[in-house]
Amino acid sequence: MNEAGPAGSGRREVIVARAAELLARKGIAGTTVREIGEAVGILSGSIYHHFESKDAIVDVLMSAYLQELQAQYRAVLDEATDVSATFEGLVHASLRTIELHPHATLIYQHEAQYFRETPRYRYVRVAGERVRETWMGVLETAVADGVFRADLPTRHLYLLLRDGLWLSVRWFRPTAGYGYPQLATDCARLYHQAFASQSTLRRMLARP
Amino acid sequence: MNEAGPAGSGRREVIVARAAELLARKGIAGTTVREIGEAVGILSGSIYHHFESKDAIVDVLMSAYLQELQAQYRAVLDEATDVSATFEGLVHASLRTIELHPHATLIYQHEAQYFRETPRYRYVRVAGERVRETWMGVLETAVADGVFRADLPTRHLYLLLRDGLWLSVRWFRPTAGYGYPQLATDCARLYHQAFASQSTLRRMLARP
DNA sequence: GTCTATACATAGATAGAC
DNA sequence: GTCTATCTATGTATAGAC
Repeated sequence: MNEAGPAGSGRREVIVARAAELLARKGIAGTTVREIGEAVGILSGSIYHHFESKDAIVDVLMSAYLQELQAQYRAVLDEATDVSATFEGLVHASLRTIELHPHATLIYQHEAQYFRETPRYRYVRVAGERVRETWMGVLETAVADGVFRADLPTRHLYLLLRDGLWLSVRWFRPTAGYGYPQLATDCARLYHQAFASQSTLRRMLARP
Repeated sequence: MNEAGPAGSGRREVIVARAAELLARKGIAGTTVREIGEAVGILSGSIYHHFESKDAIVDVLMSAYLQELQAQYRAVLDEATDVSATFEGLVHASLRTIELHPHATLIYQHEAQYFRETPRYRYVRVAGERVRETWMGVLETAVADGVFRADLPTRHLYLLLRDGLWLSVRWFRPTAGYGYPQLATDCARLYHQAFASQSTLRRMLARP
């Protein structure tokens, strides 16, 4: 029983949650199943009653993360209006996902190479591709509309934003007055100005 | 003999070079001394004739990297003119260092947590502090002079730039017509516009 | 400077008692 | 569902022959 309990209460969920912290801090290769067991309060052998391997834990973690990210992006695209609003929406959606899954975000960022080289994690790479396509679609539309600059490779715009945005999980610590929504607003402002075309800049200066 | 040979020709240098590739791709914990030996063409035991441990190899690698970075930044600061030129100079210096030490850059970025938690690598953290101080000094001067925007935390400006810039090593592949110097010029333009104050933006639009 | 051989510790994973 | 016990593989590191 207890199989249909609320998310986070089952033994499996506790294991995944504790493992997430360790995996984010020490990396996948640097985290042992024994450590995960210790963090949960059971012996390493007992972990294998719930998961068939260390990578199986990572699977649960990353799948939930990538599904959440996809859902967040989908919601933004479904109620898309103009391209600037969509851009801003994606920034907010990304930071919301980071706030919900900080450990998974860090693991995803730091183990990208491992995920790429390991057949088992093909779905991670596929999800990453989809994220890239989503962003590039929005950015290319903005460039085509003359809203964003065309003097730099659009791909560079995406990659510089991506790493700046996602790696904020390494340094940002929300406080009472300044949380992830505020950070998202600030990031959207910063990158919007960074990416703005000359005509957009003129419009921004005309009515701030 | 051969101890005073040109850098890169000695056995030690070859080991460090091959190890750098592996450590960058698989992480420190994910790379074994056996693999390093294989990459060099000797058995793992022989590695210990040259280095007392795996971490000792990382030390040589990171020390050379951080010294190079410091020298590059020093050169920029020594011939500093106005704050915009210094900012641009630091961007170019950073990407020059990435070009010279791509593997060390990746290791530094991905193993930051490990370096922070391991007493042996105190010097890495100290060097990182100095880099931060260098950038923050320039950015805060620019903000004080009204050149850069003051509506976002200056620390955020630095961190978003840092991660975007340094992580370019994960995706940028130089070609004949577009190498690191070109990327540096583009990044400097992008972040300069991102960080520009309203008055700077007005000046930029007046004379492009 | 490298190899052979190996000590020793720790890793992932399994089997069966409770 | 957890523990005890353990197998097996692999890791770091060392000693001594060549």
